This record gives sequence, C-alpha cells and structure tokens, in this order.
Amino acid sequence: MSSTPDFNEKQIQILLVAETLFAEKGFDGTSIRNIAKEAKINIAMVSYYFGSKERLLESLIFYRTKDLKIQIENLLVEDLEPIAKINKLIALYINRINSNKGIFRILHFEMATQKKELNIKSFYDLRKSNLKSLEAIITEGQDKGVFRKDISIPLITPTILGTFFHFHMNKEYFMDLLNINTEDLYNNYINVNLTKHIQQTIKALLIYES
Amino acid sequence: MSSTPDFNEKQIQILLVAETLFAEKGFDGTSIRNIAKEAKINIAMVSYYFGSKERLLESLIFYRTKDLKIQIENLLVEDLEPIAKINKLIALYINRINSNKGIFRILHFEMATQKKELNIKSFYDLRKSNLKSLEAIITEGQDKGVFRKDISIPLITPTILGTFFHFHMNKEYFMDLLNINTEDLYNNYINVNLTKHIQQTIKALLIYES
DNA sequence: ATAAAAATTAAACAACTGTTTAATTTAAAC
DNA sequence: GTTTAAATTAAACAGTTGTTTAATTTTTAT
Repeated sequence: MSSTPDFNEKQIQILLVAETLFAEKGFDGTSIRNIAKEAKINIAMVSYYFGSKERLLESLIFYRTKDLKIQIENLLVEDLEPIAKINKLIALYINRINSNKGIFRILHFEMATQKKELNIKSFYDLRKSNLKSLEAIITEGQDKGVFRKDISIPLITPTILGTFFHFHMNKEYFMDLLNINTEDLYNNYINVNLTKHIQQTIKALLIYES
Repeated sequence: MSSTPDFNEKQIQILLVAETLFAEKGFDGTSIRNIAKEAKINIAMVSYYFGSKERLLESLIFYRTKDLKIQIENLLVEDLEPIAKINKLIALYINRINSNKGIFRILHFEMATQKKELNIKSFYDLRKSNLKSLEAIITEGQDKGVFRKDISIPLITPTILGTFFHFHMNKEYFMDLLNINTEDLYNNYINVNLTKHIQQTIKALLIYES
C-alpha cells in the first residue's frame, strides 16, 4: 500500500506555482523551467521532490482533492427539505469549484487527453463519494413523493458541473456577452446568477410533472 | 478584408490528421513532426501551406466551423410548437457536436488557455448566430404563454452544451459508471439517453411553474 | 566537533521543438 | 519544348524540453 504523502513547505510552494501555470497554459504548455523560475527554485528540485513532471501533476491533484471530501457529507445529515438540500449542495459545489478554479480547470482538461496514465485514485474516490451523496438526497426526495422518479441521477452531475464549466471555460465570451467588466463582477455573477440558474434548472427537472 | 481561404486536397488531408491529433493529445502535446508522419508528408509542408502551427489550428477551426451555420437557421421557419423546436434544436446540437467531437474538443479546451491569440471570428459568429436562434424560439414560446419568463436565456446554452461536454470529457469515467463497454453503445447512449436527459431538463426549466 | 542526511546548485545530456533554407522534382502555361 | 510556377525534399537552425549528474552547501543527529 502507498502511504499518503505529506508535503513540506517547499513542496507546497512548488505545487502552488505549478497549479497556477498548468491552469493558465496547460500541462504541456508549461515547462519545468517556467515553474522553477516562478517558484524561485532550481530546476532540479522538481525531479528531486516529485520524481518527474507527471508525478508533480499527480501530487498536485492529490494535494488539492484530499481535503475536499468532508464538506459534502456533512450536508446529508442536516434537517432540511430535499429541495433545500439540493440547492445547498449546488451552491456548495459551485462555490468550492469556483474557489479552486485552478485545479479543476487542470483536471477538466488533462483528464480529457487520455495519454497520461495518471494515478488519480483520490479524485475518482471523491467523485464516487459525491455521486453517492447526491443519490441519497434524491432518493430521499423521491420517497417523500416530492421528486419525480423518471430521471437519470448520474446525468445530474454533468448538468450541474457542465453548466458551470462551460460558462467558465468560455469566460471571455460570456464576459463580453453579458457586459461583465471586472473579475469581481464575474465572480459575483457566478455566485448569484449562475448558481441560481443551475438551482432553478435542477429544481425544475426534479419536481416538474407534465 | 481577408478572403475566405479554400483548401486543396493535400491541405485538407493535413487538417484532418491535425484534428485527430490535437483532439487526442492537445495542441501543445502534438508536434508538427507527429502530424507530418501521420499524414505522410514532409515536415516543411505545414509551414509551406499554413505558415505556422498556430495558423494551422486557425485554418482547422475555420474549415470545420464555416459550414455548421446553415442547419440551425432552417429550424426557425419550421411549423412546430416551441417545445418541439427546442427538442429538435437540442437533438441537432448534440448530434452535430457528437459527430464533430474532434474539433469541438479542441475548441473547448484551446479556447480556455488564453495564451493563443487566435483569429477565430468564424467561431464567434457561429456562436452569436446560434444564440440568436435559441432566443427567437424561446421568446416565441414566451409570447405564446407556454414558456416561463423568469429564465436566463444566455445560460441555457451552457446547460445544453456543458452537460454534453462534461459527459464526453469524462467519457472513461461514465463508461465505467454506466457499464458502457463499446464505442457504439457509447454513441447510442449519447443519442438516446443523454439527449433525452438534456431535453427533459430544458423542457422542465422552460415550462415549470411552482 | 564530527558524521550522516538532506537540500541546493550549475552543468551537461540527448532528444525534441517550430521554422527556414536552398536544392530538386513535378506540374502548368505558353 | 521551354519557361515559369508550384510542390516536395533533406538538412540545418537555434531554442527548448525533461531529466540526470556530480559537486557543494546546509541542516540534522550524535
């Protein structure tokens, strides 16, 4: 079994710089020398600490996903109506991804280029766990008779996250389209309008009856 | 004014190879030598025909998006109920993107890394035009009193496309999750289940009344 | 203070990057 | 058939790539 790695200050410093650069320019678009320069370390330190560039990415993913699990599970035991739970879950999702834009952008598109055989079990675990939570809330709502039953639960996550990602991946386009001029306004739009839109959409899907 | 370029057979052959490789390994992950080898041409031919690697990408985007515009506009004049139009629009969207996975994957994530100052006016035009079509259908439905009015039209596209993309970008994960074993079954799942889910979601969003 | 371990460095490695050159072959025009 | 243009080629260009080496400095343990 592989023990869970613990990172020291220097390593974390490297990880944070790598995160920014990978998110900005992509994994292949970022060189170890870029990272070293930005982090003010010698280029050999990356290999020294992480072994390789690929393992640096693995470490980054592990570092960022390991502590994201807990928050959601707490939601399950709260005493709320199903629809309120869903709304809270969505707000939690968006808020969390929005404040971890870097790593999620990296994940979103390094996952897609299958070439890399990354060891990202921690990320898969996070996903399955999140899906279980969502499933629990929805079946609870179905049992109570407030949610319809002819829906595909595994496709709800793509709708929630996909809507957010598509918006964010096309940030420039939407800022132009919606006359959003500053970074603050952009984040505000996400937290208010986009979150509301997604909540409204999922709510409609769950409780609509023709 | 720049005239619209026409591509000869050899150029198209290069574009198609580039499309496959860019989609598989990303723009930065693909070298001109990769392309040349796969297309069985000399490496100098890319510069000869397109000027540079970046301009090759531009050409590819132009080549793929220029003829995608027409289909949707025809939909507007058909004599259908608003909700039927929306359903048809969604099916059209998904089907088209699904049969042009390569270029859309490239667009989806080369757009995101802002470094490139690509000349992709043709793509922006396509977008604005598509949004206009969607807007027309929805306002028509609102005027007829079948669609609710407190919705954000610009955020509907992210929900439609985002759901699809998120699903497709995480193809491996969902094939595992949903026990989809073959490429055919995967495409079938998209055309049937995923399309239906998106239609169901948008329909619920548009006509739900609390 | 001494020995052992960890951290840091500059330099080198060979392979690969996009692009250009100048020469040669093929095709088109007259 | 000759001339002009287009297409194709191998070779070279100057940088950059990820990684390793071996030497040196710094830290830790004894």
